[in-house]
Amino acid sequence: MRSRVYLLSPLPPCDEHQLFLRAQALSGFTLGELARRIQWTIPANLKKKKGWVGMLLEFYLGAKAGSKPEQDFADIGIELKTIPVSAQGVPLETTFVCIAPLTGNSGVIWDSCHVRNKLSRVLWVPVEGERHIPLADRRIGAPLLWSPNAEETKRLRHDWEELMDLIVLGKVESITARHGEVLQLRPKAANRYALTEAIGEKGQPIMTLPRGFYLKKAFTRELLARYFLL
DNA sequence: GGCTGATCATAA
DNA sequence: TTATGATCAGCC
Repeated sequence: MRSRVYLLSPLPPCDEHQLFLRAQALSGFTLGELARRIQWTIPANLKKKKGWVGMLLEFYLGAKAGSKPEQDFADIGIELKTIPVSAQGVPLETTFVCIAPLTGNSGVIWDSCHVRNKLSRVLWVPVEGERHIPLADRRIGAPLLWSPNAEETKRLRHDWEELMDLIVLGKVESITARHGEVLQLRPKAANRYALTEAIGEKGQPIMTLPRGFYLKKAFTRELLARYFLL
């Protein structure tokens, strides 16, 4: 008889080191191996299970499941990000950071914003993401604990302030993903009908697609490369 | 082929 | 509806 113990997620890690050790212990395993061990069904692809890899890693690392706007490991101040990479370790997708607040932004500053909070400390877990590799065969890579350095912080802050200014000024619908050097604003919605309130060009309330902040690939590529070349 | 804009599943 | 987890896929 199988013990149900193996189906339980571990307790949240006590500290950063313990979390990192857990992540290191997963590196080299395939998603199939990890999924089978906890009796998770492996989808044929991610088309209808886009968050599946992230959820699997959350389970193994003891992240609290939940949809609160805070870090995955709030107690120890760390955000978990799985990132799909090529065989060369190059990111294949942008990285979602958080929902962008489109109203009630008077007085919001960088020092207390969600973007800064989420990115203050990130555990990056690279996972093979090329679509020609069956999901079950994709391997977990070596994890990386990262905090933005002075240069990265400066760039993030600059983009954030520019984007937030446009949002406050009622220009959210004129923002494209081309704005921002390292941080971009793009739709983050269930579908085209899921609208949220924002500020229009004349300061009036409008309904528009929810937006999210994303890290551009060049930014994550550089931070991963910087680490793995050290 | 890469990127931007669109979309999928699920919980509360 | 808003938040979490993100990747899809058509257009340039």
